[in-house]
Amino acid sequence: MKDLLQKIYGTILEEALLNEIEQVAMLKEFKEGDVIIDFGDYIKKMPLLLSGAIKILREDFDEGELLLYFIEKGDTCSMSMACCLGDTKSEIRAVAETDGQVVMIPVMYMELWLGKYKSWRNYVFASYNNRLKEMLTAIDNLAFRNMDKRLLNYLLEKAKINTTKEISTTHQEIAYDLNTSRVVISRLLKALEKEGRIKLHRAHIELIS
Amino acid sequence: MKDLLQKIYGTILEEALLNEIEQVAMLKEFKEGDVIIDFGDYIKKMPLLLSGAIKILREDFDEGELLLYFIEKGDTCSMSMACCLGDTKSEIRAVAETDGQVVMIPVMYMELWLGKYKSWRNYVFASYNNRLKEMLTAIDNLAFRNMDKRLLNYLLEKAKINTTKEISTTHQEIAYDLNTSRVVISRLLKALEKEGRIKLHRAHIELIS
DNA sequence: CACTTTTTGTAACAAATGTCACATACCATA
DNA sequence: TATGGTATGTGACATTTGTTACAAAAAGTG
Repeated sequence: MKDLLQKIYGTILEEALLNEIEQVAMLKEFKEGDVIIDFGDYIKKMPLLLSGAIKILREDFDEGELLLYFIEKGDTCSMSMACCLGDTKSEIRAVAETDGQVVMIPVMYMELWLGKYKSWRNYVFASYNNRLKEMLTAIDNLAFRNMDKRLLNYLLEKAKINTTKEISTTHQEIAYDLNTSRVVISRLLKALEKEGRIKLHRAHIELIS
Repeated sequence: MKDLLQKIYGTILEEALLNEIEQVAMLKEFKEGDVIIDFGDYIKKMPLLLSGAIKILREDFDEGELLLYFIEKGDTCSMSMACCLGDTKSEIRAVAETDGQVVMIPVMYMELWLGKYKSWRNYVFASYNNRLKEMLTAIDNLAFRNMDKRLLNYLLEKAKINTTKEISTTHQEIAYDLNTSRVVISRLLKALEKEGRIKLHRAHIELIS
């Protein structure tokens, strides 16, 4: 664990802090599809992502769902921090997009370190800021773009996260993430294919760049 | 200024900090309609709202606009903090909803105090969390509700902020805030009136509760 | 291979929102 | 009170998105 921490966080967090982290943190492995945090969970630990990717979803009371953003190695989930510090239930769901590893840090340390380490403060604020920005991007997409643009963005994001041009997912999955219906997605994907931007296969979409 | 600060922030910030604030902060008055922060501005001061209300808008490149949320006395604008700390341009526009007053705190103090005062840290984090929550609410509205619901929420919010059931605004203004067209708003308002939820007058809407 | 399940394609239609055109009402003020 | 600007009302129609229903293709399984 030390090695990974060092490699990913070595440049932004000071040595002494890394040692503390190593002492109190718990390593947790996850597999693609695992629900890491669910809507309504109480969060008592703050996650630092070491490897893999996680998607963050917002859920509506009557079964709607919407992808907010992805987080990658070196990121943390600000929404979790928010819950930790505010001692409230989780407002989001976190689902593993790929296999990966996180270290979990008990809240009391994360608070303690805020006073103790400037690098920690900087990291925490930087994370908040990243998340705010991604929320703004999500809002931009919802407010200003039609579904076809949103779909294309989604595919590009997903390709980036998985570092591949081959996206393995079904139309239904996409529809869940974008909070629309499968038929709509099939229709728009077909249009994108006709434009020559993608190639469709069963449970698998190929991006053409 | 000391009195107002004491009254609004006295319960959450410690005495010593209030004194420091008084020393370095600048009081700024604003009038309804004033653009307090504009898209692309560099922010070098953090605003603490003493009185009045401010609306925070997101803007799209090709002229679209969307109301994100309102802030009231005792609030600060996390988006501004984000800009301060990240030293980036403003991603939002802040427009005075009513007359009011803010104190502006130079960034260097706000950073200094993060290490020095626990109450300041708590306040700053609480603000971030509030803003994240309001962004989530904005996303919920966009993703899960139709325009009629959004419009009704908007009217209720606006009434709450101005502590009145008489809303002074034009259909066009509402259309800007909700990023739609005036015709759509007129149509939906007329429907709300037929349902007996509101009464329409020229440049003025009356909520019936 | 026969059968089932999952995934995709597509038509037909409904509902929500956007757009254009123009009429009418209200207000200010010369 | 005549006039011009601003605000609202409304019909007609386009576009986008949502819904239902059903067929066909692909993959999995005994």
